[in-house]
Amino acid sequence: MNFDLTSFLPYLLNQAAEAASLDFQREYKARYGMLRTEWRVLFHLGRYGDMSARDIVERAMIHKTKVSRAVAALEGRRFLTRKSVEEDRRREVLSLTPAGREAFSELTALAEKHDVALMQGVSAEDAAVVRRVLRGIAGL
Amino acid sequence: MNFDLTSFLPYLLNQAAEAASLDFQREYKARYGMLRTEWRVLFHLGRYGDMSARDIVERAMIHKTKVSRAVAALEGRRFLTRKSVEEDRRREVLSLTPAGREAFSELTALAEKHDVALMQGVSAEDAAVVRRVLRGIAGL
DNA sequence: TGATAATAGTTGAAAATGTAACTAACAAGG
DNA sequence: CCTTGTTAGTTACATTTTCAACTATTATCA
Repeated sequence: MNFDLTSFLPYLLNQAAEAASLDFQREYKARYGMLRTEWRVLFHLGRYGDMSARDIVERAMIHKTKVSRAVAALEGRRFLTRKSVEEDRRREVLSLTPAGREAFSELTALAEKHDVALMQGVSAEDAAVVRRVLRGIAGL
Repeated sequence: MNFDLTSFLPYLLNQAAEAASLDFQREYKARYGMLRTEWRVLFHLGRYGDMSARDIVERAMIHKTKVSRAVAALEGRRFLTRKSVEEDRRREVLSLTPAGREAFSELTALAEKHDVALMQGVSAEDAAVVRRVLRGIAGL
């Protein structure tokens, strides 16, 4: 029997994902008391502009209850505001406040540095292969 | 600003890991009411033979409280038994029962199939690159 | 129109996880 | 031996996540 755990892809992916997130997570947790979902919501708004919770759910593939709670937390920290939409009063458009935008750009800079560090020692070609395959698996 | 979320490696890894685990997770959850840590503990014992909880903690890099609870759950389902070690009565050697071994081989077969499916459409060379890079990131 | 279904988002309870403190057994140095 | 430290494993508690039910609003179509 030759089936090794370290070649089982779901396992490998999980371990790698955990290892890769650890340092960065520590950072946004310590500096902003932020949870992963909160950072992701912040990122989506910062990077792709104002949108509703539903849009974030779809784009980020995060469950709506998680998004709902993340939005509430970010609102509490004054990182974003809501504005209910005229045409459809079920929806609310979310926008980052100046403080939210600042946190976003600080964290983005950190993320970029982090990303480079992770791929140091990996050739550009290999890195490209990895990203392409992962995108495929993730369905992106 | 050109920093895209889908090229940020921790994010990509997490999404891919989640997507990759989903189907398989559904399987062991539905068929055995098993949690991920439980499946991993089962796998370690089935693949690498009897060992103590501490050994699993080290090899699988799972926190000891998770292992402790997984062992208790697997014991409750009669998938493993404990036997305290003569020379060091703090330790207990864990062994799979026949039922545990059967679950192990069924799940392993499933895992193999699953692994192949994930990498279908990816060339053997690319798959090798991915596994190598992921092992590096995961620190394996 | 008006009944039924669908959608955006929230909430509460249950399950799972993480963290820290704990028990019990061994180790080592005086 | 006996104090102090270390290790294996468990337990308690706080935080997060998940799941299902819920409100409010809009869409569908007979």
